Amino acid sequence: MELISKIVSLSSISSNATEWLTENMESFSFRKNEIVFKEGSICRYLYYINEGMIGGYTQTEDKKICNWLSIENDFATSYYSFISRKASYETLICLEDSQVQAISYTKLHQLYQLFPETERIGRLILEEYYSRLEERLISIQFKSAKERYQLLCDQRPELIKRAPLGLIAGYLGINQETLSRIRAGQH
Amino acid sequence: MELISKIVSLSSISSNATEWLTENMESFSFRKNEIVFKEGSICRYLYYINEGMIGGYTQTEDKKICNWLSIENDFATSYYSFISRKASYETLICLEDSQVQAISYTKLHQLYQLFPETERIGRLILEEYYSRLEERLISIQFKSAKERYQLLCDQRPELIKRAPLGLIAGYLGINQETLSRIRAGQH
DNA sequence: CTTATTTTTTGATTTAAGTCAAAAAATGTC
DNA sequence: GACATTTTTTGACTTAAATCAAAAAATAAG
Repeated sequence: MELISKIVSLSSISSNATEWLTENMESFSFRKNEIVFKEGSICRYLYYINEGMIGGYTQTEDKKICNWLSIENDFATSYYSFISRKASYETLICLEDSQVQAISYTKLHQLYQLFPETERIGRLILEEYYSRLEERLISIQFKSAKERYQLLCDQRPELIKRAPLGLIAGYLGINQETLSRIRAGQH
Repeated sequence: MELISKIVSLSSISSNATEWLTENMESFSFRKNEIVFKEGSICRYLYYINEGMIGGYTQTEDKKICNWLSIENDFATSYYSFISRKASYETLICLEDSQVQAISYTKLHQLYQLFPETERIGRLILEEYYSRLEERLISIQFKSAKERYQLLCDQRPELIKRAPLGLIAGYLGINQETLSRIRAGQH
């Protein structure tokens, strides 16, 4: 799905707004393992994945820990950084060859200014992501590693099929040996 | 601080909008231990605490686990439920005698319709809460119980002073015996 | 002030998940 | 296909935090 269709599905906007958005968004292609955005600076783009998979990870002393994974028809950005205009602690990487659309922070805010009805879009997208984040926090606080894995299998089976084990483990907040054991049914 | 001042500090809105909001918001007083909202139904109010403290907790088989704590000058609601219009899994309770202002979901959306510039407010409030939630998730995934406690002491010292240990423990995702030991310096 | 209730602390023990290390399997490259 | 690299699995062991149980301290109520 295209970004425009996604937006229209959230809230109807004027054709002028649609047109302006079409002219002001960008399209990118990334190869597998390409870095989309590197931690340390402010993440200035909101990406929308048309095809492929993108993940966000944090680099600790000794390893990379995956914070989130998104596939086609989903947004991807370092939300915290994009919103707060603070340096991001996470890197965005392509996990498959990907086609993405992107709108910069500046352009998005121009859109809000020019077409006030689009302000709603920003809120609706964020509401969706807030809900997901809260579900995840609750899951990590109250459920065991095995339960969290099973929940993810139910909710996002496509992700389980396509993402490597190490990244899924990071996303679930467990280490990869533990996830491997869960899969083997040892827990 | 009053809700209106908080809103104006986020984004300027027309005096008509301010007036409408003043007429359409409500004020409540709650005694300590009073239930503000009970889990199971949709949370229809966004509260703003003028004075006091409110917490959200989840009831599991055997105990109550605190999900969040808010004091004066902060919003309080079951965000997930308020946003998604789904039944809430959490109960809101007053932890001190409190003065709150509140706006219903319906009124808030009327506000958005009548004064499109206010749509921005909804987004900005949510952005703030999204950032906090993400920080918390990261903290719970990557930091030890002790580190999380110390972080909370730094970030929200007032909360540490006023909230009972059991609730702070829940908020941090650890159990109260463990928090008591952390405080005693046994870890 | 005295008693009841709630909250916090301390102790002993268990356990889920992490760590370290290495083998096995899968994938990529020439 | 053969070799190198990455990913996944398995094993032995450790550990942070949970659980269970009870005492101590603090707070509320009569």
